[in-house]
Amino acid sequence: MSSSDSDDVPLSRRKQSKPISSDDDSDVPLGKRRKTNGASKLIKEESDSDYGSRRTLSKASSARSTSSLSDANDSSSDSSGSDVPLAKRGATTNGRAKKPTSYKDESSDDSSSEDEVPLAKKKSAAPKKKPASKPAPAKKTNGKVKKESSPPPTKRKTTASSSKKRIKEEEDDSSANRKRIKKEEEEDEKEQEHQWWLDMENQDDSVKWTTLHHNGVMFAPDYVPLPSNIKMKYDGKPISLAPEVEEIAGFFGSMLETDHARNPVFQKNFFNDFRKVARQYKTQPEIKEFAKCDFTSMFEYFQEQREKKKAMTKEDKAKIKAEKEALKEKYGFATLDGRKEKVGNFMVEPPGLFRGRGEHPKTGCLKLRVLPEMVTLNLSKDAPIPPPPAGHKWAGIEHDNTKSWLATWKENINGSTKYVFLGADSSLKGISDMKKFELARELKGKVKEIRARYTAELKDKVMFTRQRATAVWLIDHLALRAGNEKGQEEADTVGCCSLRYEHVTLEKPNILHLDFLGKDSIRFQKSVEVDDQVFKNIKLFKKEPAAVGDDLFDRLKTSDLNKYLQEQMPGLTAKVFRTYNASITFQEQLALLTPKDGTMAEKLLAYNRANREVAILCNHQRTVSKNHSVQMEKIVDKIRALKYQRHKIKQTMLTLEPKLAKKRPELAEPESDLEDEWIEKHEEDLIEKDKEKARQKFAKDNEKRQSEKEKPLPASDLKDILKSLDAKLKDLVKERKTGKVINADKFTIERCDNNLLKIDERIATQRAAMVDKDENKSTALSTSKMNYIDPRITIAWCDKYEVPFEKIYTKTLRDKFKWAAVVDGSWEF
DNA sequence: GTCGGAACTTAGCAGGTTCTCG
DNA sequence: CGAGAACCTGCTAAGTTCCGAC
Repeated sequence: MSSSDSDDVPLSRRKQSKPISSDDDSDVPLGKRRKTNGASKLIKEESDSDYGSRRTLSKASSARSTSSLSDANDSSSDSSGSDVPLAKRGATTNGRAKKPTSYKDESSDDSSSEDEVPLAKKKSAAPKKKPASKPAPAKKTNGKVKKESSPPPTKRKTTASSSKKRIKEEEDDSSANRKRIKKEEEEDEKEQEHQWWLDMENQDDSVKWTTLHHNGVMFAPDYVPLPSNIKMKYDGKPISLAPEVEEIAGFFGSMLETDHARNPVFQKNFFNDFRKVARQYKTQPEIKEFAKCDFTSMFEYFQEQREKKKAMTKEDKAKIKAEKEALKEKYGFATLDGRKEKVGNFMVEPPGLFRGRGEHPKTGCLKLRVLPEMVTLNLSKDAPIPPPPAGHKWAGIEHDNTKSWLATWKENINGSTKYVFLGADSSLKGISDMKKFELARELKGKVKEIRARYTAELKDKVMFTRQRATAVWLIDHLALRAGNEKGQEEADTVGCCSLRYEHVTLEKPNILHLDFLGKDSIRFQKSVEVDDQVFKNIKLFKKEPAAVGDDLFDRLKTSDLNKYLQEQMPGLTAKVFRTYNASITFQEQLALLTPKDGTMAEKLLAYNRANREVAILCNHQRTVSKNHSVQMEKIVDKIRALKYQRHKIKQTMLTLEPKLAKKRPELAEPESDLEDEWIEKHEEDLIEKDKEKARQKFAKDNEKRQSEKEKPLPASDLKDILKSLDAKLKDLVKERKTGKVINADKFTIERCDNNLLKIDERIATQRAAMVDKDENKSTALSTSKMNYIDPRITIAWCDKYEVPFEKIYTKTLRDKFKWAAVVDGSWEF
């Protein structure tokens, strides 16, 4: 860790580059929300049963909000409460760190960490090394890549550390290694791909391309009727269906065991559409009642097919894969301004049943097959028009270079437009991604002013202005979405501007309880301490309409809000606050949580925690896996087992040296969370497991002997072992009663102490894993990682702490974020 | 200004693949 | 070395924002 010489204290780092944006302190007022404080990190969880109780307490998603409330209560002042979750963490600090010993000294031994990276992944790390052949200039300037300022001349930085790495690698010239490097370089050459991010000055927003070529889209395969013995039943009898009808029945049949298929609205919508089609084809007998339909044989058939697919031979699987590859080769790429770029989703959406989320009124409706006649293509005039499937025509051809879509069609359920775009790793997506983050960074510079203005306006005489200010306050502090109006035919979800009376409640001094369904019908349930004036305002807004169903901000629309924001900064809209707050929170948390001289695992843990803060801020949730509680229970049991071991060790020590009880009272203390009943059962289990093991070993040994034509072991061998285990169990029972360990003299105090240490460590590890797991059960980190956190923060951090970013970003994300790889450890959001 | 539609970003889920642990 | 957890990717639904027609 001697290499840490270059590392400054994370926090101080921020100050250093101040001059660039003079008021970059502007985020301080909010900063309080993120203060987190290292203190919470140190809290040790005492009881492991704690999990159990919390779980019962927190049934819904209330765990978070509960803690948020209590946080808010005892934190002295205006912390805005979004710091909610921070208190909970603790215990985890270094638990996990122990596991992967291989990272231990990443600075001196990169070959080991490098080797962990599969070849394919290396590619993106390679370019880093290349420029090292040039004299590495002091490029540490500060990697600000401002729109106007011209970007650094070289592709990638060379930090001291990475050149060190390189040298080391070159010394090691095993041929395999050389070959590998060569391969990397070849791929690199191939990838001399126009690094648009080095040339962002003269970007004209409106024009997306000069030439655009592609092969059109792929259509869903034609329907293949089921074998004739597979039929849905109606009213108890198998019924023959025209393929067109059967297909729809199959859509439902294949998802029989899902929540969708159990949802009455889904059933109703499906059945309506199904019946309509069945009637067209004059199905006999006429299908009239959903309750009389029986799809089980279809369902079973699909299940079977699934099994078969899984059990396919390697060759068959490879074949299928190759076929897929071929199609991808054809449709999966477009040529934009002469450069090959990936297409995102080149396959038009296949027919099926619409899986609307939440209480979507149209969920279950039949999504029709898209035909070429419905699809319009967009490409340049010089591009050959891809031939539509035989016997078909395209709906139209456009040559609009202000649009980035390659194909579009209208979907029949909601009448919305669907598109085929380029992939996330394409230049077009990359450019807009980078612009998004640059805009958020621009907000960083102006946010102080903006906050000052809306804070003042919280007291404005004009109700509209007041509503607007309050809304912006919420958006800024709670990372709410704008909240457009929604139609009757959609799920009832809201964002900031569409919040209604019933979504907010107020509690005495200044606590705001929010509870509503947001995007994707994900519940937003938080309780936060708010600005006094915000509290007053909401009270006021609630008084006026005073009825469930009324808008909280009855005079405010998202367009008003965005217009207001635009006035203060061009391009500023509500969603920019989400990006800004997510990224800045991440950067701050990361600086706070990263242990300077930690192990790789500790650093990664810090990263994930910072990531989790952001996910919580943005309310990114996922459904708790069905067996989460089972898994938790397992860990609790594991810990108990460890505690039992600890208990036995202590008992041994006291048996060896009873006097120790006075000198070291902790040895005599009973383990928490270990009840006699449990111990009894556990001991029985242990012995039973040993017996089972013995039996298996015996059987295996004999098998081996037989194959080697030796005499089998006598059955009495096994019996003896089993008997001795029975005896051991009896001993344990005795020990339980007397508190004395029978064979204690096989140990020494020293050995016991050693073992104690090890057990303690393992318990700590397990506890940490448990906390981590529980905190993560319903939080999805991926969305914020992919959409909200400026990748340059990550890259800079990786550089600074010598973490290979393969450990953080998957291949897909690395490709998506390749534009960000120009920064070094000094870069700041 | 209001409305609806187009275009693009953000989102969770399902299912496949890889990793990990017993 | 096999089961189950974790992770990853693809899919497509559900948002936001902008813009143009009335």
